[in-house]
Amino acid sequence: MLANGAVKKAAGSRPDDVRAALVAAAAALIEELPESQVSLRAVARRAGVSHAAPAHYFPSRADLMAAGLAEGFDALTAWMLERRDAAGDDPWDRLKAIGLGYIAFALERPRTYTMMFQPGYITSPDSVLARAGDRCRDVLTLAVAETRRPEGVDHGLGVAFAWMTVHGFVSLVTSGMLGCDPGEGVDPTPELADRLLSLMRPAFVDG
Amino acid sequence: MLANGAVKKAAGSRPDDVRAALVAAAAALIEELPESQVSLRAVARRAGVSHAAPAHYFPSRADLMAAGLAEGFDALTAWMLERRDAAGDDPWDRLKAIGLGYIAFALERPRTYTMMFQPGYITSPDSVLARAGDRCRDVLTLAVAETRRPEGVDHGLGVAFAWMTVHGFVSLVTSGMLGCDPGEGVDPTPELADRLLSLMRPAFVDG
DNA sequence: TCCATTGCTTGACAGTGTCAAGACGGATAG
DNA sequence: CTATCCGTCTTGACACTGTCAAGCAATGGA
Repeated sequence: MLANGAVKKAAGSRPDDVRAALVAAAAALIEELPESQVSLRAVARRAGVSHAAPAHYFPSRADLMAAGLAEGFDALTAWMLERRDAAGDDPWDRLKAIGLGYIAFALERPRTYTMMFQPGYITSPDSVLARAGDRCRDVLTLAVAETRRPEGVDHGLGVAFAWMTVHGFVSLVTSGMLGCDPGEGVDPTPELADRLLSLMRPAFVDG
Repeated sequence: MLANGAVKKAAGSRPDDVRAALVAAAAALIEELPESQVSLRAVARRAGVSHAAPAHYFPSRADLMAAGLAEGFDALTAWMLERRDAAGDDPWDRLKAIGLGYIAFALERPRTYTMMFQPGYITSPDSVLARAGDRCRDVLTLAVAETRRPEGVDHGLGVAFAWMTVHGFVSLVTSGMLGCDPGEGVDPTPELADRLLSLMRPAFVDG
């Protein structure tokens, strides 16, 4: 039966244990290795199964990666929610906290974040990865809706502006384009992020 | 000698003809195929040489890709300059024109643009790709320097803000995250880009 | 007890990046 | 004119990849 905890292969393995192990291994390797080295077979080795085992759960490599990346989106959502709930009641403060949480996650797990936005892993609008991305965007959507924006900045425009600002920032930093004048000892990223987010303020605070 | 134009292999082929053909083939395939399918051997086939010929000019696959991507950066720079020179004398208009040119290029050649910012192709700060990226940023740097920004927005902050805004926008669009409410017939991207860039205005116009 | 289905393994295939060795042709020395 | 050298490119090989076909083991129902 499915209800009991019968031994299937090794000690204590339950149905769909292999699937969960594969997704966890994929999520781990995505952060550990460059994208081209996260192979199906490497994930299978990490999960302790044969090289063709993933084929029984995922139609292709892209689908396995998408499952691992969906976990990344859920983690990103969690970081945003945590920062938002720790902020006060002011709508702009809450939105800014979400942005800082977003940036913190992306800089903490840069390879995962970069791959999350790589075209090719979202196979359909209702795939696991797209759904996870929607849940993430919903947090931002709600926070923007709470703000009192000046005339001319509708809700959709505000969401797009906020998202592309934080996404553009971390994307430039992780790709090495925002070198921040190398040679200084301190990492200017956190302070720079704060100042950059403050530049968005006029679009979300009326008057 | 190397100074004359002696025939080296086939009709009309000059020294470094093969290298140029390889870079051109790489640049073409980068836009035609998804990243994982742009293989060294596919580039060699397109250039009409053997599968190991690239190894004589580029130490690894990443270096060949970087050469093709550097051409992409030069093309992006050209688009930005063209739009800037077609704009008027107002510093903000010029900066906005550069941004619109940037966005237009990225949406015209999405795969090239995406790969240009992929970590892993810049092997050193003075590589061909990094240099091309620097030349591109110089255009933006100059345009920002011409603007009269409000107090608190220094030059470096302005460059970062402008770049991350346009980069974030095209990155979200090409990755499918900024769905723009699918179902409408018209493509809302150009108008949306214009409205989003206008939101940057307070950071670059004083008073 | 027997059979069918599920879950996974083994094996194979074409394609990949990279390295080693060799062929080919023009330039150069005698 | 001949012989040698050397840079350019090809051929061949290796380990590795994603994917497919076949098969094995065990579990469930009859």
